[in-house]
Amino acid sequence: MPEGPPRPRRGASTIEEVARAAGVSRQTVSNALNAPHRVRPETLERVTTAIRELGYQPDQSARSLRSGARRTLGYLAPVDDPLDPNPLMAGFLEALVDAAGAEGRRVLLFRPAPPTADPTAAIDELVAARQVDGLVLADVLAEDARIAHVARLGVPFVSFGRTGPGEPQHWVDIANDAAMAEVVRHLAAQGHRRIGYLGAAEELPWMAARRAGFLAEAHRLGLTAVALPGAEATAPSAVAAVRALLRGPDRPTAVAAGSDLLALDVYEAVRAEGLAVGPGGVAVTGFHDTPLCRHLHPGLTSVRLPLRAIAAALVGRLLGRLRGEAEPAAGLELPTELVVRGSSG
Amino acid sequence: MPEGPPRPRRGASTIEEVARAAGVSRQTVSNALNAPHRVRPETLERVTTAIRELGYQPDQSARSLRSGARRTLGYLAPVDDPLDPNPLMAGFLEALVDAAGAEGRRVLLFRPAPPTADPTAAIDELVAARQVDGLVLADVLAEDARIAHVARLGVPFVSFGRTGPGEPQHWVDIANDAAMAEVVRHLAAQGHRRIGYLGAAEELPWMAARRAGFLAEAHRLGLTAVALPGAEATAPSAVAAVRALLRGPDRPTAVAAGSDLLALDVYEAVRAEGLAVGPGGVAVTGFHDTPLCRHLHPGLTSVRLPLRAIAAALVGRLLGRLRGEAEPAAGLELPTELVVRGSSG
DNA sequence: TTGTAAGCGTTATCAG
DNA sequence: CTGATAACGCTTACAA
Repeated sequence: MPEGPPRPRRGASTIEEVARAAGVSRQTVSNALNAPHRVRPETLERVTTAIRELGYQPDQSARSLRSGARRTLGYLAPVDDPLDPNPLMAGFLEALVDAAGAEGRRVLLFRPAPPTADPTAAIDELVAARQVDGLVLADVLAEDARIAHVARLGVPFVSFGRTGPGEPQHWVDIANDAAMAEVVRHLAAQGHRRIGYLGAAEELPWMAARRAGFLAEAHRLGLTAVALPGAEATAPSAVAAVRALLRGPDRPTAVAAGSDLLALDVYEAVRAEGLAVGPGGVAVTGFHDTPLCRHLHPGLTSVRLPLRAIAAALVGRLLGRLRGEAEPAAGLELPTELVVRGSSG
Repeated sequence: MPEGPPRPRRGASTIEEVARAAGVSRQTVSNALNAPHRVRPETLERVTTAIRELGYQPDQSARSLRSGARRTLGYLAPVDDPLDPNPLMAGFLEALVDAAGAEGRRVLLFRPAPPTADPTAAIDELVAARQVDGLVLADVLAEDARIAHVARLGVPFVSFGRTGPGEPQHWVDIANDAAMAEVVRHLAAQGHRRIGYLGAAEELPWMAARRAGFLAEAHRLGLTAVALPGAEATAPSAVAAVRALLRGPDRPTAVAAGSDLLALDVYEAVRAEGLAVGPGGVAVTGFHDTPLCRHLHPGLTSVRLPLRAIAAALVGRLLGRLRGEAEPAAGLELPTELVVRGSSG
């Protein structure tokens, strides 16, 4: 009679059944799973076969209860502005799940409960219920209540986005300033001497860093640089601001944007002024390398984030902390990649 | 006497401590939590106070082990084409986590392990390890191996996206065809008699439904309608196809797109032909209502998906199944909302 | 190397 | 309405 594939039954099998099938004790099965080197190869083989045939997987709840390890990492989803969702969330989450999975960990998603939307309460709940071994935070702000809270609680955590100088340095981040500096060098190499920058939400640390990186590198190269919106600006629409810049005395021949969506505003402004986007007219660059870049004409030069490397580094550092390894004194800054397309080259 | 494992108790209190503090037995604390009506009000009050003061939350692993309920739903993240990620994932996930949280459930994210990327293996693992009570699937294809697999396994599941006629009807979906029909009616109401449609990836059921809805409603209203890319097309670029359409004999005065990104291609084509986007030139509509719509000029008319309602319906149906309620014989189709902006009105 | 015993924190059963 | 006792399935300590 031909055996079918090992069908995982709903009434899943237990360690006891595996032990019986292999003719050993429960302990030996447990050892075969958690400390294979302590089991005689011959026995190990027999146990492994039984495990495969029964489609056995240890019950994670029982394992967690006994061992204390949840083998699960919590990801606190940022509370987005629904009008301007984080353009990276989907890609970052996929990378995070893969990175965690590669280390045998799962990812539990959680969010502050809507009424209060208090992230610290959400963290407390998850931690008190002992559902995760550690936390991954993202979109860290300047004075971030979440960081202060988890640090005070003593919950193992890492963050995508740097923490303040007085706080634990369990972070991984991209070099936002260096990324924009690379954009500036790229534009300078194309012969641009007068360049503009369009930012937004400058209270966000990563946005502030992009602007600063732009201005610093432009200054270093002796370029004429104007960054919008200026601190004095009374919040005009982005397109209007760029148009005014393009009509001004020192009309830039290139405009870098703090995000791909902002770059779209630049495209609109350039065209509204009767100019063309591209090296021959006004060069434009974005940030994030979203699919948008490939649907624009010309294609939008943009800064790609190493999401898989970021996720792997975060998971690696978090697991290191859980294993009690020495804590790195500093955060980790990862390089970005400039993807040049028709809009600037 | 065997010692317990080295358990990093982050000051997490147990039911025992609460019982001592309240001067009752463990069982009474458990009852106060799970069946308050069985506890005398006066006692309940005392227990509740102790719980609050100690910040007690039941250990979810212990609770799961004992009760069998994981209070966790698994979400199988679609394996996106990184070049064209699901534009809804971030928003849908947020809605799903909120909906689950409102019912006291958490969401565990998982993905097929990269080497094989076999979703059925990933499902087997999660189910065998008893980490979730049920599954939420998304982006259901015509002959979807995941649906067949979970149905055969008997794992409780629901899907965002309809399943085939021979399969269980545990789905919630939007009315893709009705959504496009509404777009067509909107365009007809603006006086357009010749309209075009730009689709892509027509092997995806939702994309096929949008095209079909477009053609059916246009026919019903007696409009002249052309849908791109045609079945005979040798896959020209979307922009080139639309440009050809705009140069053709029956030049459409409006073009609907199957997604916001495709609408961007339409914008480019319209402008490349020296025409203007908008009611005066060529009207354009998109699908998904991404942030992109508000960054385009004119703003892009688009179809908004009721993500919160979808998520709530999915969670509601899944929990209903878990409670053993009678299964609805049919899936649930939810209406979309047409958001009209400058591109078409 | 393997088997025995204990107990992780909780809830279900059933006695008072 | 409350409290003792027994599991849930697993891993650790220790004895064989």
